[in-house]
Amino acid sequence: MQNKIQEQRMREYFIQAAKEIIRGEGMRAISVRNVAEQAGYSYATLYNYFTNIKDLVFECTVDFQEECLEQIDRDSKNLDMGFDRIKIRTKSFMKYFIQYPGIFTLFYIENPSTIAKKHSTIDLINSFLDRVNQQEWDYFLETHYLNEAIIESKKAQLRYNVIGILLFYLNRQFPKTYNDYLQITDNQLSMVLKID
Amino acid sequence: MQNKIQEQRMREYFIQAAKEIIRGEGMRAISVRNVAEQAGYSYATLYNYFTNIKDLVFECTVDFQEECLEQIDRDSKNLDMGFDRIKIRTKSFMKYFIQYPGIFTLFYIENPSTIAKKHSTIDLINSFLDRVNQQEWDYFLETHYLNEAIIESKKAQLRYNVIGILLFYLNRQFPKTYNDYLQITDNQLSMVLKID
DNA sequence: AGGCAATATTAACACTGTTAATATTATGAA
DNA sequence: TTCATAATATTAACAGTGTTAATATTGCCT
Repeated sequence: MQNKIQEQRMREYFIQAAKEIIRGEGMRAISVRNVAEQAGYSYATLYNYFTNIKDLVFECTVDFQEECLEQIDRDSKNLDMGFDRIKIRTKSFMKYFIQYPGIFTLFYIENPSTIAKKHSTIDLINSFLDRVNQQEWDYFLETHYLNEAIIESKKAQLRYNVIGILLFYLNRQFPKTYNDYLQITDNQLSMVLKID
Repeated sequence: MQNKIQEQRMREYFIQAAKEIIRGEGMRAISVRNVAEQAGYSYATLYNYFTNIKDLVFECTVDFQEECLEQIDRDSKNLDMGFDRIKIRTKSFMKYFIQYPGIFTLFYIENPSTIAKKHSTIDLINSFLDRVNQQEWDYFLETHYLNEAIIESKKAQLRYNVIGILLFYLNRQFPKTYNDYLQITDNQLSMVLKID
C-alpha cells in the first residue's frame, strides 16, 4: 500500500464486485472467494485492502445511498413542498429496497463486524431516510407550519414505520401480495403525514 | 421414530438446549454441534428429529411467545381497558426483547430455511403483537369507541413502529443510550395511541 | 541484469451444515 | 437366554465459510 491511487483503485474493484453480487444475488451470495473471483483476484488479495469482508460490504452502502437518492430525486422532481412530496419521496425510497432486497438486508439486517468500528457508516444508514426528507422538514420549520418537537416526532414515526413495513414484507413475507403491501404503505404514510 | 412419546421427548431436549443458547449467548452461538452438545448428544443425532437447524430454532418461538405473554400479563394485571393498557402491554412486549436480544433476532431478523415450509410459525410471529393487544382492540370495537378501519390502521401502525424501534436499537445501536430509547418509545406510543 | 520491496497466490486452520457409513442399543422370537 | 433384526446414535467425510502464514510472482530502481 505504497501508491495511494493504485490502492484506492484496487479497493474500488472489490467494492464494485461486491455491489454487483449484492444487487443481483443478495447478501447470501456474498463470500470472500465469491467477491474476489468477481473482481478477478484471489481471495486472500482482498485482505491486502480490507480488514475483513464485513468492512468491505459496508463500504458499498455509500454508493447505494447515492444511487437511491438519485432515483428519489428523479421520482419527485417538479413537486411542490409539502406532505405529498414527502410521501412520494418515501415511497420511492421504499421502492428502491423492493427492487434490491439484498441492499435492504445490508442496510438494516446485517450486523457490522465490530460495534464501535466504522460507526460513521452505520450513522449514515440510520439517518438516511431522515436526510431524504430533510428539505421538507426544514421547510415546515421555516414556514412555522409545524414546530420542532412535532417534526422530530413525525420524522421518527416515519423512520420506524417505513423500515418496519419493509422488514415484514421483505423478511417475513407479510403481507403476502405486493398489492396488499402497497395499500398498507399508503395507509400508513397517510396516517403519519397529516396534521392532527 | 417409532415411539411418538420418546420422539417428542428427544425433540424437547434439543429445543430446550437451543432455547438456553439463544437466551444466553444469542443466535450467533447457535450451531448444530453447539446445540447437540448442550443437549448431551452427538451433532448428527439432531437430524433424526429435525430436518435442519433452522427448523429447530423456529420451533423455539412458540415457547418464547408463551413466556413473553406471561410477562406481559404480569406487567398489566389489574389495569383498566384503554389506550394506557395497550401502552403498558406493548412496553412489556418490547422489554422482553431488550432482555433477550437473541430472541428478537430469531423472531424478526433470522430467515427461515424455506419460504413455504412452516408458514404457520412465521404467521404466529407476524401476528404476535396484534394478538398481545387483541382484547383491547376488540373492546374498542364493541364499545364503538373506534371503528374497524381505524383499529386496523392503528394496529398496523403499532406493529411496524414497535418492531422498527427495536430493530434500530438492537441491531443498529440507535439511539445510543437506553434512556433515549425509552423516551423515543414513549413518544412514539403516545402518537399512535391517541384519538385524532 | 540483479536485487529488493510490493503485491498476489496457494496452503492451511478452525469453523459451519449436512449426509453416508458405521457402531451401538433396544426389541422380539426361538 | 440367545440371536437376529430393527431402531437409534456416532464417527467420518464433504463442501462450504472467514482468516492468516508461508510462498510465489511481479514491478521498480540501481
